[in-house]
Amino acid sequence: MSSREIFELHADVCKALAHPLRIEVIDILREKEHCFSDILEKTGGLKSNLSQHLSVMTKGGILKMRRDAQCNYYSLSSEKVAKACALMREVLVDNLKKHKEMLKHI
Amino acid sequence: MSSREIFELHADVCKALAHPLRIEVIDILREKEHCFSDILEKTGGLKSNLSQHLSVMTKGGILKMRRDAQCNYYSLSSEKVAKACALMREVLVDNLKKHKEMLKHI
DNA sequence: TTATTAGTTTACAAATATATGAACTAATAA
DNA sequence: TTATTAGTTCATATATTTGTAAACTAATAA
Repeated sequence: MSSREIFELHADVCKALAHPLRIEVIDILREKEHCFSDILEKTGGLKSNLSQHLSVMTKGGILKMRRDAQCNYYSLSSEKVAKACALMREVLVDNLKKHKEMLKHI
Repeated sequence: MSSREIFELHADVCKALAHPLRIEVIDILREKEHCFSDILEKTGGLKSNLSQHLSVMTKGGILKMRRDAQCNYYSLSSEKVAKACALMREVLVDNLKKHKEMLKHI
């Protein structure tokens, strides 16, 4: 497998994270699995839209899905997803703080 | 700041990671800063394209830029970016391994 | 059998991201 | 002053992603 192919697959995993609704879903699934309708209730919006985003995340390899008698359960494929997401959140918070500091000193 | 706004900003940071060329740039900058022309030499392609991708990454807050007499130096804004990127790479590698195992048992 | 539940899939329009090449800018060199 | 270097910015065509609504599917209930 060429490094170009690795970069492409790696970017696909990162893309699975790169949408506000998908970030919200990761937040919801952080400590435990949830079924589709619970996620929908928490995020709001159309079920078709949520279903498509969950599909992007599952194909990207950051979510797992488990079919149950009455509903479909989604969970993070790995603890690493939550950790990476938390690190990116820290990068955001650090930048917001830096920005605020800069404004204060003007 | 509403949680919706946080999710949007958080997604912007993640988007800054979500492209093969940008993943390659993070790999290049992992241990030390590089100037624009060195990055261009390593990645290939058009300078205008690289410049725009570096701009996306800088605006997203994952890169810093430092202007020098003869060239512009780029570096990761934080060690956290490299860590998050490495975690996502691990998620990819774990998934590829799982997939390979599944194929072996068919 | 027919209806209901719990989603998924499809079709498509609108929005966004990307690649390319040309034009531009700022700093230094000749 | 006129080049040259080292990029950045702009214009634009293409490609990809996203949101919406309707149609579909599978499993259970009446």
